[in-house]
Amino acid sequence: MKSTKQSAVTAQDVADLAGVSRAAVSRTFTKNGSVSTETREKVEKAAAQLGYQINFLAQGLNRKRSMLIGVVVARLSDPFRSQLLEGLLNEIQARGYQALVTEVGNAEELEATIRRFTQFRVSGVIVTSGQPPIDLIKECIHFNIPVVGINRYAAIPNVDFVCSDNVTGAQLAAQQLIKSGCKSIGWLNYQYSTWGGITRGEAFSQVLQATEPWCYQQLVTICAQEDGYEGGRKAAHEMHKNGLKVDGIYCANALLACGFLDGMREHGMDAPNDFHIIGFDDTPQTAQYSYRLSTIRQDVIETAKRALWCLESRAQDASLLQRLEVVPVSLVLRNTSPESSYSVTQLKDK
Amino acid sequence: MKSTKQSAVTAQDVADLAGVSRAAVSRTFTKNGSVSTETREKVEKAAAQLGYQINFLAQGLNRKRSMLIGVVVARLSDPFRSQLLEGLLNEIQARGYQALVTEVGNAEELEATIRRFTQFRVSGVIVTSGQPPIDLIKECIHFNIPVVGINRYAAIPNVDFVCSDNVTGAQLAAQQLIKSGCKSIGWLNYQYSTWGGITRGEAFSQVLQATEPWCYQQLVTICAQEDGYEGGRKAAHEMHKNGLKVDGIYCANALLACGFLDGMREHGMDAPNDFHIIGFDDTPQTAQYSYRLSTIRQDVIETAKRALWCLESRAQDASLLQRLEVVPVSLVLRNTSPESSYSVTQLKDK
DNA sequence: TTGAAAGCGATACCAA
DNA sequence: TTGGTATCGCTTTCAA
Repeated sequence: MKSTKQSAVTAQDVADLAGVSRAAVSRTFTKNGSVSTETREKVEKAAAQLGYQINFLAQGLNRKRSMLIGVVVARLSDPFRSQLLEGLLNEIQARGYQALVTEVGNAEELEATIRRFTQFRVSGVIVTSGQPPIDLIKECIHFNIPVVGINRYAAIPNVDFVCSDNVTGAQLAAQQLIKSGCKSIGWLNYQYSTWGGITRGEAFSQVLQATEPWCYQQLVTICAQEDGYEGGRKAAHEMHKNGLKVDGIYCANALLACGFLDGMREHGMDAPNDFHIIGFDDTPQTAQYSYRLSTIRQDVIETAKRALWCLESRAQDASLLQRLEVVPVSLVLRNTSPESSYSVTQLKDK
Repeated sequence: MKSTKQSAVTAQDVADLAGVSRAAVSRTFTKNGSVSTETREKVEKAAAQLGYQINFLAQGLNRKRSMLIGVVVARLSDPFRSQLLEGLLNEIQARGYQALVTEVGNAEELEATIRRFTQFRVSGVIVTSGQPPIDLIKECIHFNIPVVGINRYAAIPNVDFVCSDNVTGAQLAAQQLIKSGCKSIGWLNYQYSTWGGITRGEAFSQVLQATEPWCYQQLVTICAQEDGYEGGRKAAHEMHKNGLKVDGIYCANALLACGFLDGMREHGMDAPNDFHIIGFDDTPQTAQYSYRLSTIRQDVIETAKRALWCLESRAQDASLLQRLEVVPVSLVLRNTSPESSYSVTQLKDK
C-alpha cells in the first residue's frame, strides 16, 4: 500500500491516481464540497489505496484555523482538576478536535501560553486556571478565536464562562446541615482561594443569612493557610488548638474537606458523630470507605459539553453577547452528613 | 502597536518595516541563522513594534515538523496517571514544545490518535497507555517521528521505553516485609493488569524465590476482578470470605492498595497491627492520614526527563538501537509497614 | 461539477 | 551576510 516516495502522500498523488484534479480531492474531504458521486468514489478509492491523510498543518495554514483547541490547566494533582480535564478531552475529541494542553503556574506563563495557542491558530481556548488577561483576550478576538473560562468569571465582553451552580450548592449544603440539627456552622476555605471557592463561601453565607439568621450570626469562617489536603488538616489542628467548636462544616473543595476530616480524627473527633461535614467536587476519593464524604457534586461532563458549545457557537458568530452558563449541581449524601432523619443531636445524645 | 491590517502580522510586514528581506526576518528567528548584528537589531525592533509572532502552522508545514509532541493518556482519574501527565507537560513545555494530549480507551482509538498525531507532523509521540500497534509505529518511522513508551515494553526496533525499576521495587518491598517478620506474604494485582503491574508481580515472585524460598512457596497471589480502588476493596472482602490470611501484602499500584486496606478495615482488620501492606506509586493520597501507606515511589520527573531525552536524541539519529531506560525507585516507609524495628510479630504479641 | 491558478506564511537553497 | 525564489500541501475563488 505504501508508495515508494520518501515523503508523505499528498492530495496531488491521490488526484493523479484517480485521474482528477487536486481540487476535486480537496472537495471530497470537505464538508460542503460539491463533487459528483462518481468523482468522489474515484477519489476515495485512490485515497484508500495510497493511505492518504490530510496534512493538518497545510490545511490550517490555508484556513487560518487549525483543528486544535487550547486548554489551560493547573495543579493536576487535585483529582477534581484531572477529572475536569478528562471530561474536556473526551468532549474535544468527540467533536473532532485535538487538545493542546498547557499547565500554567502564574499569570506570565498564562500569557505566553495563550500566545502560543494563537500561533497555532487554535479554534478555541479553554481556561480552567488563572484569570485570562484582558490583553490576551484582545489578541484572541483579533484572531477571531473564542475563549471560554471554567469555574471562574470576569466581565469581559465576548468571553463566555461556564460555572457550577454555587448558589444551589450552598443552599443544598445549608439545608442539609440545618436539617441535621447543626447549630454552630463553619465554612472552610483556603485564604487565597480561587473564584469558585470564594463564590461558594459568599453564597453559603447569604443563604444562611436569608434562611437561618441565627446560624448566620454564629457562622465561623475558617481560613486555611495552605491549599489542598494539608491545608484542611492543619486548619483542623488550628481550630482544635484554639478551642473553637463547630458541629457542621461546609468546605470549598474536596481536598480541604478530606484534610479537615483527617485533622479532626487526629484529635479523636470524627464525622458524623462529633460533627457533620460537607465537601465540594465529589472526587472519587470522597466516595472511598475511609472518607465517605457528603459532597456537592459538580457535573464535569455537562461542564465540558457547555464549554465546547460556547466555543462553537461563538466561532460562528463572534459578536454574541457574553454568556454565563450555570451547570446544575447535586448533593451526594454519604456518611459524614447522612440522611436527615439521622441528626447530629440524636447522635450526641446516644 | 497593532497594525491596521485585518489579519495577523507576517514576516513580510516585519521585513518591510525593517527595510530588509523576508529571508532575513526568518533567519533572525532561527537558531543557526547567519545574520549581522545590525540586521538582527533592525528586525527585532520592527518585530516588537508590530507584535510579530511566527505562524507555527506555516513553519511546521515547511519544516515538515511542528513543535508539537503527542501524548497518549488513559484513565486520568488514577492519581498516578495525572501526576505522570503533569510531569510530562512540564518537561515538554520546558523544552519549548507544546503537548497534544489524547485520551484513549481502546486499541482502535490509539490507532486513530497516532494517525492524527502524524497529520500534525508532531516531533515525537509519548505513549503512556496501550501498546503502540506495530503498523502505526511503522507509519511514525516513515515520517521519521520518534516514539517512546512509558511503563510498558515491547521489542519494537526504533521505539524506546522508559520504565520504573520494578525489580528493585520488588526487592525493597520483599526485604521490608521479611524484615518486619511477615510469614505469609501476598501479592495483589488486577486480573487484566498493565505491563507494569505484571512485571512488578513477576519480579516480586522471583525475588522471593531467590532470597526466601520458604516464603515464595507460600506466596498468595490475589487477583482482583476489578481495577482501581474498588478492585482492591472487593479483593479484600473476597479474601476474608474465603478465610484466607496474609500478614504482608505487596500491591501493583496505589489505588489497589488503598482499596485493599479499606476492605480489610471493613472487616475490622487494619495495618500495621493485623498485617503489613506496601503499595506502588506513592500518589499524594497514600500519604494522607487515613492511609499513611508505605509505598514504592516512582520518580515521575525523572521519567518525563528521560522520555524527552529519548525523543530528542532519536530525532537526531533515527537509526539508534532501541533503548530501555530504567528509572530508580525508592521505598517510602509509612504507617502500614513501618520501620523494621517495629515488626509485625511484636505487634501481634502485644 | 470541474480544473487552473492564486494564495496561506515561513524556510532554505542559491547566487551575488 | 544578504535577497530572490521555489517549495511545503492544501483551500478556494474563478471560469469554463
